[in-house]
This record gives sequence, C-alpha cells and structure tokens, in this order.
Amino acid sequence: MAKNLITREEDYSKWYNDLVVKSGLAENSSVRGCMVIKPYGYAIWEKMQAQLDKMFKETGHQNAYFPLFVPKSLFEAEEKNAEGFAKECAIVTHYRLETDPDNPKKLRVDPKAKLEEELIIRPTSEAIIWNTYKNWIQSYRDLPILINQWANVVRWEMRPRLFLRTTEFLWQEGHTAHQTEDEAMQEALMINSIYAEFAEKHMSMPVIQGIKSENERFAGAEETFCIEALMQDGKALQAGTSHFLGQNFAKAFDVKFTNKEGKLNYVWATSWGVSSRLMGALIMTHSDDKGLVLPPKLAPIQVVIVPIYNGEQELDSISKIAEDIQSKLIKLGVSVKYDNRDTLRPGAKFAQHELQGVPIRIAIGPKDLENNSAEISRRDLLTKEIIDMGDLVEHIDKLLSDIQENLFKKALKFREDHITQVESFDEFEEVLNKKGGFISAHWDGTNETENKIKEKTQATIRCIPNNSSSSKGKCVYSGKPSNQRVIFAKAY
RNA sequence: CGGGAUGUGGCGUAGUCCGGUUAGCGCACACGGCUGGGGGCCGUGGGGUCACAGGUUCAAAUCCUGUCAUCCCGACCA
Repeated sequence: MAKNLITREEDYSKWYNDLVVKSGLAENSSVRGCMVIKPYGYAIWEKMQAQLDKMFKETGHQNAYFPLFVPKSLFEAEEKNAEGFAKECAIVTHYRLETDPDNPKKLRVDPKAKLEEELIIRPTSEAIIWNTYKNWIQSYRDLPILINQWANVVRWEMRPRLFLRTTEFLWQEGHTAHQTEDEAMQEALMINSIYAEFAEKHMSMPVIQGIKSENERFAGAEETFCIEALMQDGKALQAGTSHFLGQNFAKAFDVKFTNKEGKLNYVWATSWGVSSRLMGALIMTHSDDKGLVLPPKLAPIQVVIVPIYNGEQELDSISKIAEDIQSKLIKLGVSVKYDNRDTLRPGAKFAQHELQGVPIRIAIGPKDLENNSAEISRRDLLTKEIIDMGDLVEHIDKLLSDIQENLFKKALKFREDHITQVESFDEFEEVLNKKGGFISAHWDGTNETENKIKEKTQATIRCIPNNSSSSKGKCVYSGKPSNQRVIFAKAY
C-alpha cells in the first residue's frame, strides 16, 4: 500500500493531502472547505468531462445550464429535498455591501439590502430544474427530456477533504423526464452502466455496480443505483449514483403531460451525477510512494521525453531525434511533452514526472545517440528498458494500452483480495478491523439491522450488488433469513 | 456541531514551559561557477508587522484576556 510518499511517516489522510498538493493537482483555499484546482488537476478533470460528455451525448442527452440560486420557496416544494440538504446549505440573504460607518476601512452588509426571499445556493438542482421543466412539458410529444448540466454546487459539509468532500465541488447532474416508469428505470440503469464503463475503461478503476439500501438511498428517490470503488486504505468510495425518482418530483412540482390517449399523467424522472470526487478516487486507487499514477487515457501528458546531455551541441542532436519522435507520436494522438528545460537536471525531472504520474518516460542521451536507441520507463511498474529507435513509436503506442490495462488488473486484484465473505458477526468485526475492504455478508433486509451494524462497526451497506447470484443464508447480525449477500464497508 | 491540537519568511520547523543579544535551521528562491544516464556540489544573497486585537512589564514569539483561522477525530455527505 502506498504510504510515506514525502519521507514522513504520517497517516493516510496526511499522505493523501500531501500527494494532492505536491503533485500540483490542487490545494486548500483560504475559503472554508474550498479548494483551488490547479492547472494540472483541472486538465485531468477536463479529460474526464470530455469522455463522460461524449458518452452522454452518444446516448441522446444534451447539455443545458440552470441558475446557481434557488429561491427558498422552490426549495421547500420538494419536502424530501429539504430534508436531505437543508442542514448544509449556503444562503444568500443580502445583495449589497457598504462602507462600515464605524470603520471606514471595512465593509459591512447593508442591513437595508435584505432580500425579501432568501436564495439558496444550489446543493443540487432538482428544485430549480423541475420548476423549469413544468413549463416545458405539456404533451407526450415533449418527452423524453434528457438533459445534463455541468455545474458547481455547494454543500456546507462538516469535514471537507480535498476532492472527496469540498464545500464547493464540480459535477455533472443529469435530470430526465419520461412518459413511462419503465423508460425512466431503463435510463437510470443505463446511466449507471455508463458510469461503470467510464470508471473501469478510462479510470482503470474497478467498481461494483449495485443498488443502495433504503437507508443509503437518495432522499426523494425510489431506487438509487451506484458504483462503489475500493481505495487502497480499505475504505469504500461511492463514485457515482443514478436515481430512479418515480413520480415524486413530478408530483412535488406538478409536472404533468397529456398522453396519447388524452389522459393527464405525472412524468417519471431520473437524476444522476458524478463529481470532482472522481479525482480523489483516481488518486487513491493507483498512487504509490513515488506519487501519482495516472491511467494513460486520463493523463494530460502521456509521454515525456527527457534529454540527457552535456553541452549545447549534444542537446541539439538529441532534440532533433526527440522532436521527430514527438511529432510521430502526436500523429497517433498521443500527448507528448519534450522536457528540454535547462533549469533542472535529469534526475530531478524524472522524480517530478513520477510525482505527476506521467505514464511513460523516454530518456535520450549520448549512449542512445551512439546505439540509435532510447530508454523507456513505465510509471506503473517503474521498470526501464532500452528500445531500438526504429521500434519506438510502435512500442509506445502498445505500451500505453498495456499500462491502461495493467492498472485496471492491479486494482482489480487488490479489490478481489479485499472482498471477504463472512458468516458471523465476530468474523465481520475482525475482518473489518484487521483487513478492511469490502465485506460480503448476508443481511436480513431491515433498516434496523443495518443501523445496528453501523453503530457497532461504522460500516454501512455500500450496495446490494447487481450480479451477485442469490444465495439463501442467515443474516450475519440478526440470524434471520436472507436471500442475498450485500457489500459492507467503511466509507469515505 | 461536539472532542483534541496548532498558528513563527513560499513550504517544513527550532525557540514558548522558565520573558532578556541582530528570531535559528532545512527546503525552495536569486546570482556566479563547477556539473549533467535518478531529486548534484561550492560560494554569495534576498525574503519575517512571530495569526489578529488588547493587556501586564524597563523588556513579549514567549505571560494574561479575547477574536480569527487551519488541521485531526466523530456525526453528515457526491
């Protein structure tokens, strides 16, 4: 397991924090619970966005944008929504500042500028969006509505952590409206599969697809589907959710349509989202003691070329070769940086690129000029090999997909090694405390049992996995009959 | 919101208990040189209202009071 990245022996959260900051992804902002996403981190986020956006569009969705502010009355309209997020909202109460009469150097809120109705800064956009859809939907001809929004939201969480839980975060939220229950359900399921595919194919992060228990379900949803990933410290991370909302929101916001038979019906709805938390998931899934490890498909720089030279003449001859390789790789769609900075020595560059997780490094020096070769180093295994210049481009191309695949396999093995089937509560507690990870156990299906287990162990039901074959058994806690194993874990 | 801790150049810190030279060190930074196949070396230099406000004192980074901020642990969550 990756630890002690920056020479100090600290706990995992310190390690994680240091890694995020030192690799240049992000840093804490002076604003409470917020972070600054630095260019390198944002570049990764943009790659995630681009891929997800493509997948949404391929399945018929469009992007739109809705207001940041939600009038309080609208927020109230969906009672369960208020239940879910009311505790953690930022609220705009005034619209003007003025010079403080007691201290001319300071500003104060102008008490005369109090808003008639407070504006909630969206913790999620259901309220504002459904209030808008109401006006868009009259007939079955207006359906389905398949809209996604890329936005920021604010939740006043008690304990923020870089990427995993920041006060303000970036996400996409899809909100769809359908004629039939079945269509909405299919939508929610399909999106969850898109999330899973994205996580596994692009992030190289294995996930378990499943359904949330009632306790963990989104307030206002009839069913919540999720993808759950396992981090290297043995804790689970919910990486994405997709909700079948039934007609709850349609009823709350009075969204009806006339069907083909001329009858008035409430629409069926879904909502779904993934957030900048995925960045945290990516970091915690693959990183090691030397820093980030990025899957090639999301790495802003896939290949870096480092020249090793003594004197300008040598640099010139290396540069010629390096630039030739660079342009050939770019033609193949590979992003390549030629790191010819004269301000750092090669060793320092190596360390820096490793910290930043660049998947492949090519080093070219005097020896290579002589032998017509280059030294290739892969970030995931930290191995080096000498490759003949003629085979280089082809080799790199193949190596990138190898690395992508290897990262997935490695993470998958880690996860498989950390799914433990338990048969008794003693075993449950022992595995949880000594080994961590996912625990597969029988559960009687009641909230009560789930809550008791959470109280005693901090572990929650992460999901009821889709593809677990139903096997009869006895609940690990209550001993009552159970039809299926579910996945428990401590979660972020 | 409860419990614990911490605020000293950009970062990490010593000094605080027991007040007393010019607030020390490492990294980073700048300049010069030697260097260059894994975080190089030597020399020189710049950078600090010691979180903020008030108080005690001949004297405060150090003691007292208050405020603010951050971090960790819990409950909450994408």
